[in-house]
Amino acid sequence: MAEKSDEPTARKPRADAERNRLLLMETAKTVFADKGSSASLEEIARIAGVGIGTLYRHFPTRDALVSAIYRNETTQLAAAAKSLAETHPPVDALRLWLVQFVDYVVTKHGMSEVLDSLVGGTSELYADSADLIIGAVNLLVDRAVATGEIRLAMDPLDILRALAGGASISCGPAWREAARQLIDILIAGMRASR
Amino acid sequence: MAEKSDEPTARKPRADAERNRLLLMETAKTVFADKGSSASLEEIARIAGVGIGTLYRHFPTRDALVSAIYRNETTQLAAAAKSLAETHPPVDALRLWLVQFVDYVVTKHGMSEVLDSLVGGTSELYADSADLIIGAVNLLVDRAVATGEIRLAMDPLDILRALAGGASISCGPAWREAARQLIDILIAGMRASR
DNA sequence: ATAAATGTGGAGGGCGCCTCCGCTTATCAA
DNA sequence: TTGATAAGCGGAGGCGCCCTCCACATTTAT
Repeated sequence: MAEKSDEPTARKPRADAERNRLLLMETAKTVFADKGSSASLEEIARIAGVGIGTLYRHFPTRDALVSAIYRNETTQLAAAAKSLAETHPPVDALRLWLVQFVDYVVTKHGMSEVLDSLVGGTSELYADSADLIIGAVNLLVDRAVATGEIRLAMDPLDILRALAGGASISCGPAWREAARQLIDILIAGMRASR
Repeated sequence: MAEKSDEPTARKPRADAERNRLLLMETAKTVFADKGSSASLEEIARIAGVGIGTLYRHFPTRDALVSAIYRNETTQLAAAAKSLAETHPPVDALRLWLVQFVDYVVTKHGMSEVLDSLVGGTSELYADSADLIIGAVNLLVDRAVATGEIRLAMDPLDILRALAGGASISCGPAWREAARQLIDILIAGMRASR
């Protein structure tokens, strides 16, 4: 039905388009960092020196833009889960990864769109990023549960929601510290005591 | 410096103004419940049948409106802490109150403004509401710490942030359930095990 | 060189925010 | 009762942002 990607009819993607795409992501990244995720898209286009229409062509929604910017980091975070799982005992790995997760979220500042991705709710655009994170946390939790070191009668994702949500309220470095304590309490609470 | 409230020059507040104020709060409450806290203020004014200028006269910012609407419920929540403290053992009281807190937040739907009040950040308007909540949670935590039943090496407020933040991400009844589990884990984690 | 596909830019319609100020209405004093 | 006057009302209007749409420009392939 659809064309295969190596169909002979395929054309090389235009060079200028790719350049603009990168330029927009670069610009958006700094603007978002400066002004939070509610920064005006028109401003981003203006600073990047392209028309607003171009921005919308590449990123049909604000979410698409945000998501594109942070896909790399999300991938890295997911990868970290695997490597931690291989190099640390289950509970330690989980704890360390949760700390990294918080750092990841905190640096995203007010990026509620990214956080919303975790709900797995509406946005198709986030589906794959969300899957990465969900897979990561499930991997770590399952491992610790398998060894009997912790019990968990809830969706691990909800723990991430709490940690991420805290960041959305109390943004900045203060939450890093608080979250660290919180993680310790959670781990302690999840330890199978009997 | 400022006029005393019983200064002879004081005038009776106008009846129509008070009526409009109440009408606006009533309307806003239902509209916010329907459409979340991002509902248009102009729509609220329209539905209430008053001019937009009137809305802004009574509530100079969106926050002021939201805050006014929920002041009652916030007060009740704070009062619940005191009564729970008098009728339940420390840890039970804390757990029950946290559950109530989550319910309170969940029913506020997407009211990030209310949640922000907990940061004690910018908004002077929220200062007193925030103080009520902070006082409530501190009362309950201190009591449980005093009896030695729990230890807590962090600001109790940060626990509220996590619970409230989770609600802001995963809104609705699902979070009620998740939060309940989370509260149990937290309580377990805070119990002084040794 | 030329055709076709692809991408560009910005005008424009819609909406929400908030301010400002001429008009209305309630209160008070005479 | 009747002004006088403080208090309140309302909505037009300026601004900025969102997003769509399409005539025009640029790139690629032939």
